[in-house]
Amino acid sequence: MAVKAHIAEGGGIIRGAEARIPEKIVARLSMYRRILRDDPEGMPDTVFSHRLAALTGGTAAQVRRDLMILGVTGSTSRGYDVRDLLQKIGQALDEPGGQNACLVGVGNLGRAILSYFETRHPRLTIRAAFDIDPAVTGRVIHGCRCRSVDTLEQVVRDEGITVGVITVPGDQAQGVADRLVQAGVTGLLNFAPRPVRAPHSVYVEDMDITASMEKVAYFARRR
Amino acid sequence: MAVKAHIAEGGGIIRGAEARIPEKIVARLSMYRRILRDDPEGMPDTVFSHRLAALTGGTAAQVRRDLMILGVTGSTSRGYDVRDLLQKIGQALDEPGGQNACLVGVGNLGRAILSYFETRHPRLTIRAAFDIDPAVTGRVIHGCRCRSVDTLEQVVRDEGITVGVITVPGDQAQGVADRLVQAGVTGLLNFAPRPVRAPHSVYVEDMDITASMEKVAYFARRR
DNA sequence: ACATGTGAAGTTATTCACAGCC
DNA sequence: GGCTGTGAATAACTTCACATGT
Repeated sequence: MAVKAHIAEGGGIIRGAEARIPEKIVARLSMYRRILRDDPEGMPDTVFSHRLAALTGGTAAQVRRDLMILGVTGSTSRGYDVRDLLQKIGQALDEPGGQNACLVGVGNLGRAILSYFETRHPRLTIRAAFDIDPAVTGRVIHGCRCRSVDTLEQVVRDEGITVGVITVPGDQAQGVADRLVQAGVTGLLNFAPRPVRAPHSVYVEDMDITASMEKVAYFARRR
Repeated sequence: MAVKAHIAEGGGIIRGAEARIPEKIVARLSMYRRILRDDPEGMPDTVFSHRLAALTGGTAAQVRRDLMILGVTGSTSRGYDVRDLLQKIGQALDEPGGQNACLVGVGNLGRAILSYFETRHPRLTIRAAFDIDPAVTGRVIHGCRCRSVDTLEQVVRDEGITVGVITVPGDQAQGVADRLVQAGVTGLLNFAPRPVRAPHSVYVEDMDITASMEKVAYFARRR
């Protein structure tokens, strides 16, 4: 059960938290962490793979695989030590100095996301929100100060923001994305019903709600 | 370039729109359709794979693969006929008689989704929204009538609703999911920050916004 | 020249299944 | 008995590369 070494593209050897973790696994690790923290019966001391699987809708084997790449190791009689697990997940996912994000478009969707992040994530904080509507700029919504989009470049640079969340109407999404990238953001989470393009150096995740809806409708019929 | 037949798990032969299409491809087909309909320069007559790829952030080869399974066939000089393409996508994704959905939780997120669907999708309609707050029940929000959750089972049955969208706080998500399933829904789209469980006969998609955010933050660092 | 259609290859993700341990 | 750790098998998804058609 030694810590497994992974071979990186370059040929170099990288261990544990240093290795690049596949997308889906990153998402699940984030989920495991939240599930454990939010457990209604208080955070347990230890957890079995099949319990985590049941809580997250996966399989026990998948959970074990995911945890394997972190180098966490469980006991056959007690499962995984939750404290250790959380520490290893944090080590893998979090930037030690923390990361800053901003959100553009303080409509219903933007407000919903701001409220999700109001209970401050220690290592990932939404530092600013931007809108064009003077009715919201200047206000503090869900604990986040809203400013005019005119100040976007300035604020992104000053606050060291590396992640941008786009919750504007579809026809403005690409323009906002371009400005965010120009200002130095390297990750984009786009909720507009239209994919955005960015240079290869920027990671883009499009959350297409309409497409998800149609996907669910499609598979809802095939069961 | 004959229409390819697909072999189903059972061993039977299934053609074109009858075959079960993989998840990611369903999502992209939905995206292609919306992109073509919403083209700012008006809907083109024909489109090349590389143009669709640029618009959706994929590759030309991937677009061709996706379209291949629909049995659409393009011309080497003009690309794909958009009318034909849309018709084939509809045939693959849409239930001919239409499908009905409902949404539970008319907060900021729920309202955002209702407004996305206000411009009525012909084949997938949100027929009802539910909430516990008497301030919203009885009102029409973004074209959708809001009712008390007490009437959920009744309305789901009466309106023939097969898809449920969950936009309630995390601690109520599982309870809502159970009630929807009990009432006969076979597809769930869950936005609560906690995965929901359902029987195998129900298709569940969890859209974990927090996990997506952490995923973007993670990959934003590694570029 | 340039685009499609598609085997073949490559990559990533999931599941199986079982040895070893408590 | 039930659980972890993991090689091996399988499945899902993407890219390559090129024959073919215009």
